[in-house]
Amino acid sequence: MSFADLGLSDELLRAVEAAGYSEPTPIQRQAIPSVLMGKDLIGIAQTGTGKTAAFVLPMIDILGEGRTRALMPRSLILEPTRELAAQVAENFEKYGVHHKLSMALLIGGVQMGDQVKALEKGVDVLIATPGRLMDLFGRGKILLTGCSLLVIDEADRMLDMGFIPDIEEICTKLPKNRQTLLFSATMPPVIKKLADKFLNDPKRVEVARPATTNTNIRQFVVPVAAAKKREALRELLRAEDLHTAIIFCNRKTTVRELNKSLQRSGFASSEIHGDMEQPARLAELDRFKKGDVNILVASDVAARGLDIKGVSHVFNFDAPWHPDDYVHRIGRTGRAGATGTAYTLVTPDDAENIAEIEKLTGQKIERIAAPGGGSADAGEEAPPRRERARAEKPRRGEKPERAEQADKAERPERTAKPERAERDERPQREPREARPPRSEPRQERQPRPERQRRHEPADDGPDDGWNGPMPDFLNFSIGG
DNA sequence: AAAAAAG
Repeated sequence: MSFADLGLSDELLRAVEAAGYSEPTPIQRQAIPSVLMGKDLIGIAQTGTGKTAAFVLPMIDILGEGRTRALMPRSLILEPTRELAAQVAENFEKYGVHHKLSMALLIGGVQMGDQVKALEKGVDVLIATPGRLMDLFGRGKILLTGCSLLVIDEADRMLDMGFIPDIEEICTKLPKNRQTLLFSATMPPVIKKLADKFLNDPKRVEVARPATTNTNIRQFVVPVAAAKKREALRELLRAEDLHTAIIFCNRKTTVRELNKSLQRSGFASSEIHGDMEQPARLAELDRFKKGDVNILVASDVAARGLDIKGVSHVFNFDAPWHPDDYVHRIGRTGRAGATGTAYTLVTPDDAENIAEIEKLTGQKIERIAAPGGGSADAGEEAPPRRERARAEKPRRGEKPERAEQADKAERPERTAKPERAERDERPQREPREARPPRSEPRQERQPRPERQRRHEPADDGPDDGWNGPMPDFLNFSIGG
């Protein structure tokens, strides 16, 4: 089965081929023909599944049919975050190179001027976050009566963010007679109701939730004392064959501090979170995508939907509070058939969160020791890490492993530093390890982890989530 | 408890 079998135009097929895709994903196979026929659609899927192209491709052909310059926008795509909206816009540009379609990206955090200008010229596609769209609508800058095609993307996240009333209001401003596509990773009752209300006899397309069934992602939990988190993370970053990594933190302040700390330790990292100016957010993301840095420290603004090629690792510096977020975070790796690795640092306080995650995914996540010995649950005597990593024994009252372990068992032993036969096969960029910031002169060709490590205690700010009195065994590393 | 989205 190829893209040509789906009924797309030749121009579009050329663009798809130029983008390097030859075979449609399951959701694309199922969705594209029915969207082209003008049917409503409910797609249960996340972005890693090729969901975006599943609506962008047929939309381009539908809009390309009636090629009069639109005075009113003819279609609207709603996205929960600005980054996602920008990403969809990029997709339109990539696949629409042979079509003369115009679009406007309506997101907050940037000047309205250009957006208004684009609207005045007339556009075929609006790609918007709800806030800015409503704002512009309120100012009388947009007429939505010509929007006969609506896409509601990431509906469950819209729900999380409290956008459903906005979505409902926006829907009432669109013509009744229209085609509506709704995508969501999950189908909570509210979303179901929304679909019943605004969709007409939709085709339902469902693909497996990536993180719950995606065996491409090797997942590990690393028990660590709260005060040792940064150290453990650095050890992991050095021990792993890192291509690019996203490190998630629960708080924006943690994102900032951790990024600074990593940079001081010589890692090529940058950060993204919602307190940054929008242009900076996009710029940092771009630097990461282009490979100027290979580590991105992020808040949950980057947890969902972002599609960045070749992310080899996800680290949860903080265990996410909400189990859904875990699924989304680790879904940034192991995309499009690639393999990925996800490590979650877990302090004794986080034990409950991990239990929630395991309940949600129905998978037991393997515990391993932090490579540098900065590991271990407080108070518990830890066996030497080699053995501990090898020992497959369930810990902390876990239930015995289940049948699905069989397929994992084929993999090489899982330690924090997997001895990977495929290491040499890794193509493209050479793994970028800890390296000095560009502006500084390089002292040495070879990284010297041991030496760096000795300097690090000074790098560590007072945070580390440790506010109480220091146990004696830690005092050496805190300023004295 | 946090983050996100309109300023």
